[in-house]
Amino acid sequence: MDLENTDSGVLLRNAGNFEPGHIFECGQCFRWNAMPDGSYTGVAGGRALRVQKIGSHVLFDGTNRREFREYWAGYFDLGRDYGRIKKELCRDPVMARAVEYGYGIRILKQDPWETLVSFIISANNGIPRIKKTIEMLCRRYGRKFTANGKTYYDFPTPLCLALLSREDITACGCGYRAKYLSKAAEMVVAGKVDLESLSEMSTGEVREVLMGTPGVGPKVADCVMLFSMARLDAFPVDVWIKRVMEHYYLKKDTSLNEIRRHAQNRFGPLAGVAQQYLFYYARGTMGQTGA
DNA sequence: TTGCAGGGGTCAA
DNA sequence: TTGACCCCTGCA
Repeated sequence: MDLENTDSGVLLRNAGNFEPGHIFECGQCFRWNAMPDGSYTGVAGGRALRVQKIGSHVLFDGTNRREFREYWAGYFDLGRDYGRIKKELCRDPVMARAVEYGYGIRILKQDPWETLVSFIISANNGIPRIKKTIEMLCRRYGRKFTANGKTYYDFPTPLCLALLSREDITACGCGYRAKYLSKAAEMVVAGKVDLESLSEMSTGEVREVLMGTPGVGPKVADCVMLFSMARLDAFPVDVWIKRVMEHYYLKKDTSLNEIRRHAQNRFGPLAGVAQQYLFYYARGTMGQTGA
């Protein structure tokens, strides 16, 4: 890593395969917001950061070299060679186009608890409302902290959410998902779902554990594994992925399960990365009606 | 202005 | 396998 100190952050020089707009707009996270100058500001792991692409470099504003190495480098998956992944995926002609479109995507390694809650909220929901709900949960129940003179809020802990009344959670705009969040928090606090002890299990086994949590079906489980556990073989199938897979590969109406199996056969251990390129490509190029 | 369909799925029947 | 589900948004 070619790091350089700046006044208030670090500069990653010649950062290949890193485009903030692609990373933060490909559906994997909800707490990063675009600024008027094209940079993104977000909170993760109790820290706030501003990320800005400057030529071929990336500025990480609001951190230092030590914290960057200890936390953000892992968060942004900087240890992985996306050039090699893209080369592998691009042997498929459809993927070649999708990769060209979202060339700067990286899979974030987010906090499992935050990712679980966020994607329970995401079910049958739209992005603006998901972001609004998560922000309200954080503002009301997350730890408050300041950085660079600005106020930020961390994500509420499992215990905090477990102790809240159903009404308090609902008041954040969760709708009927409030009861899922409440139960999920109780299960995590009680140790019935241990998000930190899943690393020894196969992806299929982790999937089963996660799906034992209320509000977590196949899609949400796959999202949690892909976006917080570096399970790159997990392939979440939502309406956009269904659309793009049927249009370019399957050529017919196909069940969600079959789409996932097809993708995992086709892309193998990189299925999840392929999913992100395809999702971003579909969102950017396919209309509401598909094709 | 009001009404209605539809949204990055999951659950229960 | 199918309909209900919170609530916000876009559109007629």
